[in-house]
Amino acid sequence: MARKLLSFNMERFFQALGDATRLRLLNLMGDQELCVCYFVEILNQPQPKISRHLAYLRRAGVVEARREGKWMHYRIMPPADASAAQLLRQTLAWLRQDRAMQADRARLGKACCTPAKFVTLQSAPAPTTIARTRKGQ
Amino acid sequence: MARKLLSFNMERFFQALGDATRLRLLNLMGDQELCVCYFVEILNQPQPKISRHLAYLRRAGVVEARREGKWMHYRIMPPADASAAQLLRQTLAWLRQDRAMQADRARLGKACCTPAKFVTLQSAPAPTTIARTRKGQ
DNA sequence: CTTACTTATACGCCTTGACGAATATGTTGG
DNA sequence: CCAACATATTCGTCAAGGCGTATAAGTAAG
Repeated sequence: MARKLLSFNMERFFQALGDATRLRLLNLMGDQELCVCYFVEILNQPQPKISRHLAYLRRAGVVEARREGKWMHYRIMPPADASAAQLLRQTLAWLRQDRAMQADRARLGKACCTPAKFVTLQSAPAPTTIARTRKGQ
Repeated sequence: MARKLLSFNMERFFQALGDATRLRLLNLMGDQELCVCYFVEILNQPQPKISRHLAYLRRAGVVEARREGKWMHYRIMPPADASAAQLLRQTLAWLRQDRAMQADRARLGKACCTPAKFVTLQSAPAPTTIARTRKGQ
């Protein structure tokens, strides 16, 4: 019974959002595509952990990845289902008004100009359009 | 680090939505208050399972309960946070357009008129305003 | 107080998934 | 091919949570 209850997999969709680290990742991706090394730098957490969560988000159909040489860029993939897409946008808007999330975004803005791990990030591809505005400030 | 990342507990909020049974419960409550015995009847699942999921939703701050004699009525509690409230409404709207969810609601409409477990449901308090329209049909 | 009834909780079992640590995969350059 | 680098996956461990079964707790009536 109820083997495939839902058209778009809502259950998995919400499960994907039910983790603080993944919400932080989505918040950072809100604006644009981001390279993995930025997530690691900004959230200051072990790289395997970041990768695992990104993989989870990808399996859930929330983000998609693009390879560029050694680097992997992740960005939010709006669901085909219109309601789901709106729900995701809404969630991102919600994240945007959260203090801690704003702090993450601020750190991202900074990292683009004065990376802490300079050796690491100076060679990394810059986020696509992050420096454009200062929403996270 | 990040001990209380979010003002409203978004993480738990989404976790609460990340289960098919709980989504079905919320969908049934969408309109109005409902007695536990209806959930059991409509979803055709063991009562302890229903109660456990309702308790989970309550702990997550998504629903609230009201006792009326032997019966417990559950209804959706809109979060204080405005964004969260809108997100929840949006989710319910999404559920409303799902086939399987519509079927559940249709069964609820039927149960009010011709309950299968007649002995059980005939004495149970009727849903508040379910029979008003026939959305789930 | 006892019974019947409705709902909630406890228990044991099992699956999912989060974590750190180690290692594998994939890419670029020599 | 080898080394360096960026990212992904595996492994072992552990906690959260889902389930069925049994039982407890709360209520109304006799």
